Amino acid sequence: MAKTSQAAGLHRASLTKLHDLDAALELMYYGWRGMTLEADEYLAKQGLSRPHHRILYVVARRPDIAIGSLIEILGISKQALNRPLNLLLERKLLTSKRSPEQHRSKLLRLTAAGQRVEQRASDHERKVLREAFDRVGAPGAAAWMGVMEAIADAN
Amino acid sequence: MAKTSQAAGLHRASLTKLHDLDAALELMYYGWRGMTLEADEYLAKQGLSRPHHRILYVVARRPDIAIGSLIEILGISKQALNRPLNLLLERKLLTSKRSPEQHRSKLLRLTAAGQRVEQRASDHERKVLREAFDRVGAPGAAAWMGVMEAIADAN
DNA sequence: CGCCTCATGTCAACCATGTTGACTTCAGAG
DNA sequence: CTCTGAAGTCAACATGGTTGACATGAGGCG
Repeated sequence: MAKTSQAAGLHRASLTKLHDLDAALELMYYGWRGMTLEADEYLAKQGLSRPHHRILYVVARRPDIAIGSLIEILGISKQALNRPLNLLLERKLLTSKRSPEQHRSKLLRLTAAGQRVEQRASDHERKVLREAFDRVGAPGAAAWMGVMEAIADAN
Repeated sequence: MAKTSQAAGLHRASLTKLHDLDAALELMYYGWRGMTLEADEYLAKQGLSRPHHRILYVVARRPDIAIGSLIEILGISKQALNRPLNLLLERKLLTSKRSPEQHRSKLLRLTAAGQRVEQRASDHERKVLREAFDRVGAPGAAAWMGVMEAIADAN
């Protein structure tokens, strides 16, 4: 047992805090990991990963989205989108069809199977959030959202 | 201008919310991006990236750490650590030396230059957090920490 | 009809970050 | 001198990105 390999857990290392915000900084890191861990495990079991989930997530919330718009939202190149997208089409988690009038673009939509996978993966993430929110109550949750909005819009 | 390429910004896409926690879920995503964006840009200018920063961050808070411990904390394989670590040593941002009595392991330490880079990169991240905390006040910040701890320890 | 444009698709080369597995080297312990 | 533990190194591979170049398919229009 050379490798410690609690692997997934990766206990929040207790490092000396050089600055008062170091704890918050590390919490952001471990928070992201904590939220996505179970979802990633579920996705891996389906032979999928984070990029696939991101596609499913967006298409679920923008049915009939065109590929170009998807590229914009995901912020990756069309070549980078290509492989995961084709996998999802092959697996019939997504369908694409030309729109009736706007024939130039293809419209993406989730199949029932795709909805199921998207929902289960996202559920894992939402479950973590829900439990955390439950622990601190509605005011705490609202405060969290306020801080995260400020951080997200920092740029 | 085929590509929209607000690149770094990647405006928080306004997606239809299918669940009440979707907003929180997306905030975690964009929060992480928001916190790390400027730091990553700074690191890129130095020819470094996130893994290098993680090494520097840990070594800064655990001077004289052995390589094996660093591997454990970072949660990656020794081969994965190898390249970024060697780059940092070549660039003289880190030093390694055998310990006086425990000659088997090498101890890592930041050089003055290494400290500078670590500090500047982390400062970018702390700045984002500080501004967000300032906007919501101490109670909001405390609530945020509480939620993040619950999320981080979900596993 | 022929041509232009736009959205999409595809191919190739490349890079960074990670993985396993196998092997070497160095240094102290016995 | 041999064993062991920490570290270093080499090779093969997977994944998720990048650019650049080029092909295809469908309207728009002169």
